[in-house]
Order: sequence, then C-alpha cells, then structure tokens
Amino acid sequence: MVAAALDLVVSEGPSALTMRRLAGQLGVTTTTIYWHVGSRDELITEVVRLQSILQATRKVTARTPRTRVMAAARHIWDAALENRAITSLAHQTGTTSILELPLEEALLRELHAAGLSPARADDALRAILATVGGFLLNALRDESSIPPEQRRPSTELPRLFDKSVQAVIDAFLSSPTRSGES
Amino acid sequence: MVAAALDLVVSEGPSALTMRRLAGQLGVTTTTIYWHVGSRDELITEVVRLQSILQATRKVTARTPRTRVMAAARHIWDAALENRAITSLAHQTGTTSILELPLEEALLRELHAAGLSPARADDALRAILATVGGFLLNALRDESSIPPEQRRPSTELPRLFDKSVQAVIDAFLSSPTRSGES
DNA sequence: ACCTGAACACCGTTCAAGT
DNA sequence: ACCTGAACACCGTTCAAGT
Repeated sequence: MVAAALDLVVSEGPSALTMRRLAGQLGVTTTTIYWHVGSRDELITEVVRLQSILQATRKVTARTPRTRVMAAARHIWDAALENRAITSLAHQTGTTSILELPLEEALLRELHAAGLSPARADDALRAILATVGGFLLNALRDESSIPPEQRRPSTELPRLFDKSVQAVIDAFLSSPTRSGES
Repeated sequence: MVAAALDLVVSEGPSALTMRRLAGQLGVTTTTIYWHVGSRDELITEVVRLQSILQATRKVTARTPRTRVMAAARHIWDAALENRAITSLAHQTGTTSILELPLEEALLRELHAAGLSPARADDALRAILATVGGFLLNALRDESSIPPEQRRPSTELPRLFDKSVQAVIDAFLSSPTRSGES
C-alpha cells in the first residue's frame, strides 16, 4: 500500500497523493486506508521512509578523507535529483531528514573518519547538509516553476555546488575556531 | 486587501490564508476577492511583493568589500527570520525570489563593488543565495516541526551560518577557477 | 480483522444575477 | 464597477455499520 502510494507520487507528482486517488488506484474506499494507516501524514512518512531505504545503497569509493566527505555529500545531492518527486514530497511535508537519514549517517561517518571530534563532526554535518539542501532547493525549484525548456543553469549549477560545498567542507575540516577576519 | 491578507499570515500563520477566512476578515464573500485578484496564487504573490518592499530598507555599513558582502548576505538571513510567517509562505509557494529580490540586488551590487565581473558575480550570487537558503530552511524547520521548547541549536546555528557563508563568499571572491585538489 | 456508505468541515473557483 | 448566492469539484477525517 505504501508502495502504491510511492508509485503514485513518482508517476503523477506529489500533489497526486490524496486519500481518494490512492483509494481509487487500489480499488478500495478512502476509509479503508485509514484502517491501515492513521492519517495522511503517517502515510507520507511511510512513503518517505520506504524511499530512504531504497536510495541508501551508495558506496563511497574515494580515497582521501577530503574527497570521501565530498563524495558522501554528493550522494545526497545525486539521490535527491534522481528521485525528484519524493524529494519534493519530503521537502513539502518536513520529512527531509527521514528521507536522507541513511545518507546523512554515511556522511557523518566520513567526518568522523576524517578526524573530527563528535561535536565538531555534528557542526560540520549540519553546515554541509544546510548547504546541500540550499542547492537542492535551487535545482528543484527551477524545474517546477519555470514551465518551458529553457533552463539557464542546468549545466552550471553542479559546478557551483561543487565549489561551494567544497568550501564549506574545507572550512570545517581545517579550522576548529570561529570564522575570523582575513 | 493584500494588507489584510498579510496581517492574516503574520498573526495566524501561512495556512490561515484561505479565500474564505480572508473574506470573513474583510466582511465580504469569497467571490468578492476574485473580482479584485485573479486567484489565490496572485493574492499570495501580491502579499509577498508587499512584504519584499517593507523589508528592503536595510543598509550595509561595513567597510571592506568582504565584510560588506557578508553583511548583505546576513541581511537576507535577518529579514527572513524577522518575518518568519511570510518567509514560510513564500517558500511554500515558490515565490522566495520575489520576497528577497531587493535584498538580492543589494548583495549583487556588493559583489560587483568587490571587483567581480558580471558573470562571476552572478555565480557568486547564486551560490551565496543557495547557502543562505539552506540555513534558512534549517532554522525555520526547527521551529515548526519540533513542538516543545527544547530547540538544541538555537544559539549554534548563527555561528555555523557565519562560518559556512563566509567560506562560500571567500571561495568566490578569490578564485575564478574550478575547485581543485588541495 | 478488514472494509463500506454517509456525513462533516473544510478547500479554490466559476457563473449567473443583483445594485 | 463592485458584490452576492448557489453550485461544482475537490480535500482529510470520522463513525456507525456491515462481513
């Protein structure tokens, strides 16, 4: 049933996931869904959780700590862009952290492996995730709001993503201090 | 009328802005609203545009180019946090760029003043905005989804914001090249 | 244990009709 | 020019009732 809901989102978009449409797809009544799941929010949480498992199978193959951290960050970016519909759904419903949890844990492990203390790794994780999330917002917005096929920065955005995320990573990998004057 | 809509959003949250509730607030029928404005989306656009004008009166007083760029970036952050309700509304409806347009233009001017070519300033603007937006997402999510009053990072997030945004700014102020190996 | 029908309280939007 | 009443096509959710 949550698999059917996931299919609905993937094939017809996040807004297609209504109780009535899902019920129609399954050949039952809307009230039937409420017997299996408590509410629409719970349904969405389950859909997002299912997708988070499906997309967690990415391996970091880079060799240096710095490139491994960057690779883990890019996995989050790649997974989100490969599954735009569910990413948008999670984003709209505030369940992004559930969707990315496995990939976030992988990133956190790389930060620990890079020699950061737990507290500093948490800070770095938070900062990197915020930066990645910001670029994701940018990338996903440009497809939904701009109707025609003339998307200016489709080739440039990944370059800006790399440069910016790398800068944030380096800031947290190197200095334990506050950002000072130049 | 759009002023009344803005008041509604500020006092009762983004979800309170429905045609029926706004009509009730104004003492008219929902259909009356449709005479003045084409649709709910147009209404929201006007509300966001109004707020964008109200919050555009911030001056950059820092002295060096680097600190002036940072100050312009922090203005976007500050304005968003001071007007959480409309920021969330704009975010949900994909009108964030309208809301921040004046502040974005101010940031772009600082990037030009810092000596960047138009093309490089556009790249830097995009990257900085994405990073700021990511932290904003983070800050606004922690208040809506976490019900109780125990918000862990309310004092730490600004520190991470400063450090990360500064790192991105420095990356684009200094090097015109791709992000290379260390 | 699992499913249905009917209903409640909402939405955005339209259209003919009033002044 | 400006406003209303009634209606359409949707929502999420609940509750008594069926098997």
